[in-house]
Order: sequence, then structure tokens, then C-alpha cells
Amino acid sequence: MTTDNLTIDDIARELGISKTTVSRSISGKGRISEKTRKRVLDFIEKNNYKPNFMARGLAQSRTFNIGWVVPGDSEMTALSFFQQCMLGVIDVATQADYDLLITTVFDHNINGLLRVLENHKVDGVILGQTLTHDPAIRALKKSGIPFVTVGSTEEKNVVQVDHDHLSACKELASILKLKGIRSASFIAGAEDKVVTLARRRGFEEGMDGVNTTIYMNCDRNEEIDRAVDDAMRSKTECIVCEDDRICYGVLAKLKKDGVQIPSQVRVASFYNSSLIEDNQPAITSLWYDPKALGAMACRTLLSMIEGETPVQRQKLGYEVMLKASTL
Amino acid sequence: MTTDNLTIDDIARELGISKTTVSRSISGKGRISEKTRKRVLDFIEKNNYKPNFMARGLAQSRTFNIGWVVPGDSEMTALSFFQQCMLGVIDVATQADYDLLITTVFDHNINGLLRVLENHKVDGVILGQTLTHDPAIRALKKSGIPFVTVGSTEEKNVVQVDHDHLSACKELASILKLKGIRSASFIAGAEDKVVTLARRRGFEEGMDGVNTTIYMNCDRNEEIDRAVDDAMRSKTECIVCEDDRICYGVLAKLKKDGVQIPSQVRVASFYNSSLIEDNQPAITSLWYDPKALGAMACRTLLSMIEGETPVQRQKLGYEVMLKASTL
DNA sequence: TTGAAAGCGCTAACAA
DNA sequence: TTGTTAGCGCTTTCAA
Repeated sequence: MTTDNLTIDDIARELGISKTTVSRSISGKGRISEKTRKRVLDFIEKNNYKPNFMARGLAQSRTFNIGWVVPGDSEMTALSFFQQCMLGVIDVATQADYDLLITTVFDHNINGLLRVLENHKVDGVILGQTLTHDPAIRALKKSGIPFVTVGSTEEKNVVQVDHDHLSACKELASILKLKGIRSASFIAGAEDKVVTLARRRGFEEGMDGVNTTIYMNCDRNEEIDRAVDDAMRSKTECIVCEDDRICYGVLAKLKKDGVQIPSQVRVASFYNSSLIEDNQPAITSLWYDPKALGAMACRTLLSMIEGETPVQRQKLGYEVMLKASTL
Repeated sequence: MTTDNLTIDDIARELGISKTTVSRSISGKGRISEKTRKRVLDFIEKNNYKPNFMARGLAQSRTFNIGWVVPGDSEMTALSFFQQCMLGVIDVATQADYDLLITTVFDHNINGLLRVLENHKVDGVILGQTLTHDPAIRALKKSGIPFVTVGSTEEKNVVQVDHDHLSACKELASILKLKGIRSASFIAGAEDKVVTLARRRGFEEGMDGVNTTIYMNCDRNEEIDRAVDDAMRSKTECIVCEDDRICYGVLAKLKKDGVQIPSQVRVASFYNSSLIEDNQPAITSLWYDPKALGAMACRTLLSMIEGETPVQRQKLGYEVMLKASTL
């Protein structure tokens, strides 16, 4: 049953033709008479032949794997965003007969990525997140391997796909401003992430003229709690959270302190996910499509692997979802 | 700079020895004089030689990749458990110069896994979750490839690592019973998951004599809400949640309904994670070490790939964490 | 339109 | 202790 040791030679012998012809029939490259082509394909179908990826890889210097690089702390990795995005990548990759090799980057330590690159274990890489001085991007550039980043970067000549965070955050912020908010606080995560900076800028531009306070690097709960304490003490009218994880922490803190939303303070988030979507009251937030983003990243990468030169920057849209948390 | 086209032939020529000698120096197999061995290694070090994995793979029929199979719905994948577990796997794999190929299984659809197996893209597989009639296990057995499951299974001859869910859940349940609880409800997820069944059994055994109600297949929020409604109507004294995700839903529902914990109902969870750990009040739960589990699974798999015959069932411990949610 | 033959870079008998 | 020689299974010139 499991006779999957069938090789291209076996087929050639069986059909009385050469390996070359078989190879060509499969790949579709070169001229082949429709007749023999069909003979080969039929035989393959019947005998359940599966080409050997390693052999093909060695001959063509290809692995048919693509690298997927994500932050290596479980708090990050577990974020709905990366998971959704990855599912989009997998969808597209699978259809093109590629598989995903996963690598983690933790605290600017890119050893895992370096190993994968040095060992030539992937044909291209998708970077799940961009940092301001991103060592991963540097390494990828140096390696010469095709790669695309999910998230923007200032680095030159980097193919990138991203949501339009700046516009989205600016739009949401300005809507909040129009609601008559006089003072707002922005609680955000690590400022070495490009997306954090974009959101901050969107917030600031949208809130132009409003009294604002910015709390950066609130990655852990204590920091979030402290930021919320400070914001409430300063009688902020609205807390805007940089992402779902932070919003989750903010909601927990407000609940603990018995602060009512939206009567005592309004809350909005620049990223939505299942982490907060069932909250009572519902949270005003931005909606993106990370799965579509992942799919686009993968499509782009595959085209690069095929030798095409893709658009450098692709932006995906968003939606503003106004809910009860901001009146 | 990027002269990484150095091959074993180059080294041999450069050093005036044969490829074989070089190969042996690297692998450490066969007899080699310390002197030449050192010469080769020094040369390699100096010239930054990196062996070609594809070539080695083709020659040895190995890929130096291991497959990591997880549920393909983002709600599941994002669970802290799988992420932590994966980080454990990656740690061990990386040290042994293996990489992780990720594959998803969604709703008993194992096509992704099948492709990876047929294409021989991995040397072994770690299954992140076990189902009662697990098609993945069947496929893996049939393929003959080494694999280990994270989670138990009834299938014969399957190497498996797991937490001791039964004992853990039974212990927690019996502690709750000792606290004088007269009626308890168990809210659980899909009953095709082996772990769900184990936890249920632990609950039932631990609660022996107590008036209990079981709610199975509560994977979505509506179902959780309905279960909670029913449980509260039946004046349950304690809601025991099968995992963190469900507990999260239960807590949200109780909050929405203004039910006080633990005064109006006690709550416990059979799995802890960041999803619920900051809850007020703190939730009584079980603590496991999924990262250690992943690491153990990977170590076991690697030993199997090396041809060893490992222990069939390995169990990791747990801790009962009694918190304010159960008095 | 087809085939022969030379690799891709490494490992592993078998000899020496 | 080291080297010679076949492969691993596929692709790809170059010829026919």
C-alpha cells in the first residue's frame, strides 16, 4: 500500500521512456507531445507517485519552505493577530505546495532566523512584525533571500504589507475628538515596534488640539495599571489602547477599581480581537483583517520567489467600529 | 562576504584530502586522526563553512525538520497552551539543529498533514492535541514516521506525553467537595478531545456523591452562556470550567449578569493561563507546565528519530492553586 | 519531440 | 586512518 518509493526512474523504465521526458511531463517545461505527457500523468495518477522534495530541492536549490518569523515570548505569539495572520499565510502557502517553517525572535535575538538562513532551509521569509532598528530585516537583506514584512519599516528596498494604521487610528481618534472629548490618554506597548509608533502618531494627529497624555512601553500588567491609575487621577475622559492585549489589561484594571465605562471614562482600542470583543460594554475599536494580510504577504513572497518584482508597499483597509464604550 | 557556496569538495581540495575524510571529521563517525580532524574543523571555522542540509537530507533521507500539528481554528491555535508548548518544542528542536514545520488540522481535515507526510518534509511529527478517533494518529501510524502526541490516546503503540489530567482534576474536584459544596456544574468543550474526557472523568470521580451537572461541547460563547444560565437557575454552588478559554467565557457571562464570585457562585478552572490569571477575584485552578511538556515531547521524538525506543507514556505533574474564587 | 549524461552536495559501503 | 566509488532522486544542458 505504502509504495511511495516510486521514483522518476521507475516511471521512465515502466513506460519505456527517459527520465527527462518524465520530468518534463511533470514540470510542464520544454516541449512534450500531449500524448506522452498524458501517458506519464496517467501513470503517476494511477500509481500515486509523489516527487521527492529533497531531490528536487537539491537540484534546484529550493526547499519549498517559507520561513515565518514571530516574536518568541508566548504572550506575543499567542496574540490573535499573529495566529490569524499565520492562518492566512498557511492557506496561500499550502496551495502553492509550500510549507511553513516557524522561527521565533525574542528580544532582538535573531539566532533562530540566522540558523534557518545559513542552512538554506527556506526559499523566502515572512517577518510577522517590524521593529524600528530591526536586526531581522538587516540579516534578511544581507542574506539576499526574498522576504516580505508584515508591518511597515523605514528601511529601504523592503517589500512590505500592512494595514493602514496611521489613517485608521487618526480617523478613530478624530471621531472621538468630535464627540467632545477634552482630554485623552494613550496607553501603548513597546516603542521599538513600528506599529506602535504609527498608532501613536495616528492618535496624536487625530486628537490634535485635545489635551493628551501618552504612556509608552506598557507591556506588563503593572505598567498598564500604573498608567490607568495616573490617567484616572488626571481625570482623563478617554483611554485609548494601542492594542487588544493592552485594552484587556485596562479593562481588568478598571473593573478592579470599579470604574464605570463609559460614564466615568470612555475606552477605545486600536485593535480588536476575541480578547475584548465580548466585553460589556462593547468596546469601540478598529477592525482589520489579519488573515487577509497574511495571505497577501504570502502571495507577494511567492511571486518574489518566482522572480517577479512586486509592489513595495501594499496597504489593507480597516473599519472603525463605534460601540458603547465611547457612548 | 557571503561566500557560503563553500562545499565539502572545496574543503577537501584545499586541504589535500578526500571528501570522505572531511565528511567524517564533521560527523564524527568513523575513525579519524585527531590531527586531520582538527585541521578540517579549523578550516571550517575559519571559512565559515555551512553544510548543505538538502544534500545531506537527500543522502540520508532526512530533512532535519519536525512537524508540529495544531488545531487550525485561530481560537484554538491562539490558546496559550499551544503557544507555550510550541516554545518548548522549538527550544529543544533548535538545540538539535532541527526546525519546526507547522501544519494545521481543522475539523478532522488532515490534508495538510498528509501532504507533509507524502512529501517527506519532516523526520517526525508532534501532534499538539489528541482526539478520540483521531484521523491524524491513524495517518501517522500508517505513514510509519516517528511521532509523539501531546495528550493521551487509547490507540495502541502511540508514544505520548501528557499532564496527569485525571489525577489533577480529581484532586481539585475532591478538594472542592471537601469544602462542602453540594452541587457543582462542569462546563466543557468538544467531547472529541481526549483531554476533555479525562477532565470530565476527573471531575466526576472527585465529585463523587455530589449533585453534578455536565455541559459538554460548549465551545462558543452562546453555548457557554446557556450553560451558565442553566447552572445558575439550578442553583449550582460551583462552576468548574474545563479550560481557560471556557472559564474566560464563564467569567464574562457572570460579570454581565452581575453574579458575585464566590459569594453567589464559586468558580474553578481545570486550566490556568494569562487569560484568567488577572481576574478579580483570583480563580482557583490547576497549574501545568506546557512548555516543559513540549520540550519533553520533542526530546522524545528526537530520540525516536535516532532509533531509540522511548517510554510509551510519560506524565508530567501539576499543581492545585486554591484562590479566592472558591472561598 | 526525446534522450544521454552531467551534476546538485553529501553520505556510506568497500577497499586500501 | 584514509580514499574510491557509487549512489540519494531530480533537473538541465546539450545532442540527436
